[in-house]
Amino acid sequence: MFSKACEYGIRSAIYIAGQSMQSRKVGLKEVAKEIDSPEAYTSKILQKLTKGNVIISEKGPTGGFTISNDSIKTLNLAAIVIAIDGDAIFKGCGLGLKKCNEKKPCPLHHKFKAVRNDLYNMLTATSIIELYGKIDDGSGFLKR
Amino acid sequence: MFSKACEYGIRSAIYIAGQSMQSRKVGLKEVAKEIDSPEAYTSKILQKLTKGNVIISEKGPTGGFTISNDSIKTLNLAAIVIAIDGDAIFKGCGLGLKKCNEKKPCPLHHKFKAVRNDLYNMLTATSIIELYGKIDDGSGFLKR
DNA sequence: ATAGTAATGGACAAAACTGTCCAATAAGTA
DNA sequence: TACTTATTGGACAGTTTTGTCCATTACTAT
Repeated sequence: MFSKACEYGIRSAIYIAGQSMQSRKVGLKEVAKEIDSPEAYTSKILQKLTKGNVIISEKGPTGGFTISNDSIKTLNLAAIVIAIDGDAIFKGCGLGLKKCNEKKPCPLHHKFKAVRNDLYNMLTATSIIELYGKIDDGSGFLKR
Repeated sequence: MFSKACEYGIRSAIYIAGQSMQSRKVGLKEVAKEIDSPEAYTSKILQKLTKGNVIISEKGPTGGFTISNDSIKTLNLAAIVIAIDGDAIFKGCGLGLKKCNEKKPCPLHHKFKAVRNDLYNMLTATSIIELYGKIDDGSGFLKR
């Protein structure tokens, strides 16, 4: 469903959010370790999240990644998916037809649109805080 | 959402089904032309559909691809997706965690499962005949 | 039987995605 | 200023997906 990069990205964001809520800045190594992902590749993904204004990065000693107090309250999964994979998953035709649209639809168009909208609504309605809550209370995990 | 191969596969199946309902056998070239797909690559995909018992292939002159009268009535999208992409899209964890399951879920598990089930139900409930019907009555298309 | 036709299967090539390495950059501290 | 630390960015390698080419196989018709 999501790309590997996007999966790592979501898991990273959840972890960083959890630490940010405790006012902790986290480094690349720590993130990669905590979500069990390849370090250098994770670095590229965090760069994307930084450029997409999902997370904040600071260089140098005492540097690391955080999520601002402002955005952490409203940050949801859709924003993260879009920052990494773009919005193709929410917009593209189910059968890969470029000319498919509401007026001239492919035969699967309306049914596909319905589940795609379900997916979009679910991602929009799912906050990072909510997801971190499940890690925090032990009813969810981020590794392996 | 689906792989390119799967998109071509679904479009091929819809076209072949339509022709089979009119007792017409269709060749690779015709399929590729009608759904606007690369011929040689489409060949590989039709081989997969053949091995997955979705379509029937016959060699030699007068050969080509068909769907049997029996299976055409019950054939749905889920069977085609599984024949080409496998069932990973219906089973995998949304965050890519191998150890994620009902008892030890990732934080997105239950919500993700819901939309994945919606997708599965939609694909199971969507017959190839229904899709071809939209081509036939002009309310849908398969090219570009 | 033979020639012609159409799918098959294997090898190969291009592109995208995933992953690694390292020098450069930016920032903090002494 | 010099040194250390951590992210950044560029080049590169491996793998998967997508796409191509061609000889072989199976079949039909003459």
